[in-house]
Amino acid sequence: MNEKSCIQCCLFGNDQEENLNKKFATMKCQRVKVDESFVPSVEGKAVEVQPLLAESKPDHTSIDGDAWKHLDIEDFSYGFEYGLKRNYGGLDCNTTQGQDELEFGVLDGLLDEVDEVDDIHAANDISRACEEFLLDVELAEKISDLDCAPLGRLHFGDSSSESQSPGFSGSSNGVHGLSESSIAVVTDSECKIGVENKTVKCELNDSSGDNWDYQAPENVFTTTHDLENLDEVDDAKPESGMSSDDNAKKPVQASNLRQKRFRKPTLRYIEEFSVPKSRHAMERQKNLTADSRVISLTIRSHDEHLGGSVTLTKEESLSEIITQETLDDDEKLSDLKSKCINRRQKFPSPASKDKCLKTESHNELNLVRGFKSVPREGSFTGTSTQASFESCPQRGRPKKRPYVPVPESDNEDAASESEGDNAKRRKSKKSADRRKHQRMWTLSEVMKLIDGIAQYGTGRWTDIKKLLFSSSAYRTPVDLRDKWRNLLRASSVQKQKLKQNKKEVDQKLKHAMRPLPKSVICRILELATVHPYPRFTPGGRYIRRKN
DNA sequence: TTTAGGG
DNA sequence: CCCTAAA
Repeated sequence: MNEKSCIQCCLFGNDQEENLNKKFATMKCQRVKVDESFVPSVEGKAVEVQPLLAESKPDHTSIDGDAWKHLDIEDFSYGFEYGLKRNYGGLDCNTTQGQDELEFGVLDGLLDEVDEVDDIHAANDISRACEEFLLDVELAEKISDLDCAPLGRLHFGDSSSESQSPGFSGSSNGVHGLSESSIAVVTDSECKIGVENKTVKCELNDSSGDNWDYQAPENVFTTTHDLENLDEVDDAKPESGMSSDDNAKKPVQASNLRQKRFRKPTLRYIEEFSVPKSRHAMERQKNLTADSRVISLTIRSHDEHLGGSVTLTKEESLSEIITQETLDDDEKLSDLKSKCINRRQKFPSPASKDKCLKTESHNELNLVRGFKSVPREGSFTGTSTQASFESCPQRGRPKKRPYVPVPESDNEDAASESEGDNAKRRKSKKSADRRKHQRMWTLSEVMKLIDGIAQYGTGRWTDIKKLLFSSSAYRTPVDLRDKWRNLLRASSVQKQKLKQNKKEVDQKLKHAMRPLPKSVICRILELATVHPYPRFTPGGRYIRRKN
């Protein structure tokens, strides 16, 4: 809770940045103090943090680890990172490319390592990464005897030490916290020369339980500042949000932000698996980073309910290409869909062999927020941009998700492979268990659903599922219902759109949603009248239609 | 277990 | 998509 609150300070109090940042820094110390009960030097400062915490708490509402609330987490992350950066200005690690490199390298290594514990390469890399990290901090020697604990955690991805992480959803992805804090530590120790060796260690140690996402500033930017303008502001005033003219590092980031935010919407749901590559990643990242226009970002979503987390790593330089190709594919796939219902879209791009594009629901959230409730769900059915796979059903709905992601079997639709993307397949193997359990709805599926509803009406989702989706085990009755719900919304939105014919809205909407075929819309609307979804009588009683 | 409804 | 409540 402490961390969270502290972050909030950074988030909401731009005007008081300095002050807040100071407190932020103090905060870290305080944590250490609390956790390890030494680091006496910060006692005094710790006091002044207290009131701050108190007032900032109300601002932030639920961060409960729900995947649908990514924004909260993002805010949080941002606050953290931003705070640090601003706090230390020129000394910031990101200021120099070298540092940047190291930072990302370490981060990547860490993430990969813990993500794919079985990945030997990753293990090696992380070892090296840690070494470098330590050396770089110039504390290697001093820490040598102390770092056993943190390093051990790193290697084994142990997240047991989350006793001090009450704030975040209790999900146990120590990795995030670790990565994040690693950076933080570097920054910290480099800037505050007086920092005790032990402090570093402690940070690593107990932060490992904190579920702090690391992520590129981009999301942050979007989240924190102009959610509304998401698209427009891109070229206009990319740095407006960073009103606090910071310093050298900002411009670079800002440019990245611009680009990323621009194409963000198109990337959603292009999901893959966590990036197993670690040595490649390192190399790549170095090169790319040297470019200084490239960001490697890792977005992690930890959802305690999902029981799994997904990693996204995307390469800035390639995003453009991939995006475009994706779009093209969308068009092609629309046609192909009729042939291959359950096929998955592959990225023909050679880049995809190394890259893992994956967007999370928060993209959607961003959009929705920006456009004021735009149900783009249904719209996407028309595009069948599906690269998603089933994922760890271990906790969700085991029975209903029979496709236990066994590394080898790439699920039922193995037959429908068109692009013949071996690379992807290879990757899926590695991180099969990291898959996000989401599957795009294809147009044909939507049609089936509509047919089913026309036949059975709403309220009999199980029947519909059994009869029309018997082959697709990944669709549960609930999914069908949800989809229908979304279709209703989507169709109504599109209807309105047609009515109003507002170009402005149209512009935005088209970005947000691929229009469903009109015929489909019509059917949906028709069905909506025939089978009103909330099947309640005027009196409020639920009607279970009997057949 | 299935539906409904909310997040 | 996920979760919970209610039936």
